[in-house]
Amino acid sequence: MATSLQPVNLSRSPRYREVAYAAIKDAILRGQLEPNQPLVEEQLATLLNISRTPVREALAILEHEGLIGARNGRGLYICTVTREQFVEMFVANEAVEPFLVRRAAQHARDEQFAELAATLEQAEASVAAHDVVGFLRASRTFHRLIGVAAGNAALTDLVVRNEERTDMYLLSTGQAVQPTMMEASNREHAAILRALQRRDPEAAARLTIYHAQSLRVRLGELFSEHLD
Amino acid sequence: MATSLQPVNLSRSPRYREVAYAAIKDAILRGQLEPNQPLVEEQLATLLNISRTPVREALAILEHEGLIGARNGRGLYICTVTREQFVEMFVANEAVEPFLVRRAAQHARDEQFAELAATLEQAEASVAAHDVVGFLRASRTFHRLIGVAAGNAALTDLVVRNEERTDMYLLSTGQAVQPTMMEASNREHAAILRALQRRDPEAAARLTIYHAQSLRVRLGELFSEHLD
DNA sequence: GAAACACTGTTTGTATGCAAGTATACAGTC
DNA sequence: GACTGTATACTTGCATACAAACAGTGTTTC
Repeated sequence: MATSLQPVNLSRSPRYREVAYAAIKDAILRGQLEPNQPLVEEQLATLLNISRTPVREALAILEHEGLIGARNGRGLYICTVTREQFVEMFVANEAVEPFLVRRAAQHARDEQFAELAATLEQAEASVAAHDVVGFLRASRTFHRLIGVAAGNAALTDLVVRNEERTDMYLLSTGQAVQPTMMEASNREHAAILRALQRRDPEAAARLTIYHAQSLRVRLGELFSEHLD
Repeated sequence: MATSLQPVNLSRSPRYREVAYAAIKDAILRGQLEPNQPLVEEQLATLLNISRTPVREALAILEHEGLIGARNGRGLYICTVTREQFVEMFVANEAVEPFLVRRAAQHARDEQFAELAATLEQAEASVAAHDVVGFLRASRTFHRLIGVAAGNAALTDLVVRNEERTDMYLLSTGQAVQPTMMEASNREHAAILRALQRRDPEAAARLTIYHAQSLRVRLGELFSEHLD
């Protein structure tokens, strides 16, 4: 069981359900709760220093989201992301992100560029600190901010959720999240940001497509059987 | 040992949580629970003849999905779908569906065409019976089946969720869901299905784009300020 | 008459209790 | 020794109980 789940001691403004949801999801996305590991409501409740009820509600949400699953009658477990699902979600994002970035170039407000730049710096700092989890989180934030700038919450949600799961896959397989890969990713993000700041939709889209292709190459054999 | 024996995965009798989730969501999508109408847990529980606990869990999921919202401490309510959100989700689907239909043309199995045809018949029967809710549901199923055939669960989820909400908008505004519109939609769906059966990705994609544009025209003024 | 205050009733949010179901261990049987 | 049947402990799923928060109302005070 994850030692990282901290007990919460807040009075009721943030509902315990939300706290539990955030804590469990965070533990999963940090790779501290491994796929197939059984989740026991009572244990989680004890760790968080709350009762089972809000934990159950959080787990219900996570189950509905597909991050955790319920075995017949006995227990919940962290869902395994399969290679097929990984590819599927990667492809989905490949299809959606050029659209979003194009619109972001047209509609973004200037302060949103500042947020993007700050996120990028955070990603760079994470790489410098060899903090893979931090890098992945910052990258997700980067893509989320682009979606927000594009003004499409529905597609932004999709992209972020997919990335959460693809990151889960990478973490769970110990798949190559190498420094060189993170550095390259940051460089490509920086290029995309510059295109956005120039308000150049086509360049931003082109760079986004390049970014995805470049990731494909770096992830290599994951896609070997998926020629489309 | 008979190798044909499959592991039985009968999840124990449908959990009340799932029943409540389906019932509440269905009521919303049938337009029987109007936007901004307050939802009282106790009332729902009494109606469903269960206790508040599973109702709460269902509501937590629906809240997380964004179909219902919570006013600070006091009460839940059906979310209003704004015109902006409607357009946003419509545009998202416009971007995603050509991609899905192209892949469906390539990867669909033959029996999936039969399912699509059956769904189309259901949609036609609903139109004949002046059953707008039934028509909308069948249309969503049609699009969902295309997503399934395309083999991309993530994008399929997005499309279906968006359509649920756009339908909510149409129902709540009493917006033109005219017989002529439903008939035209069915005709376009039929054409898309034929292209799929011919395994013609480009035609299917073209018809899908036409379908969306045609919907735009029929929904007319909804998009008047959204020139993209 | 208006404003501030307290009270009450309703509803949420959380905790706890209890029954049902499954897996595991263990004993019994061939 | 392997297999079958049974008991037990653990965990879920639902119900109920309790506490806190907020809305509305009535009352008191100036």
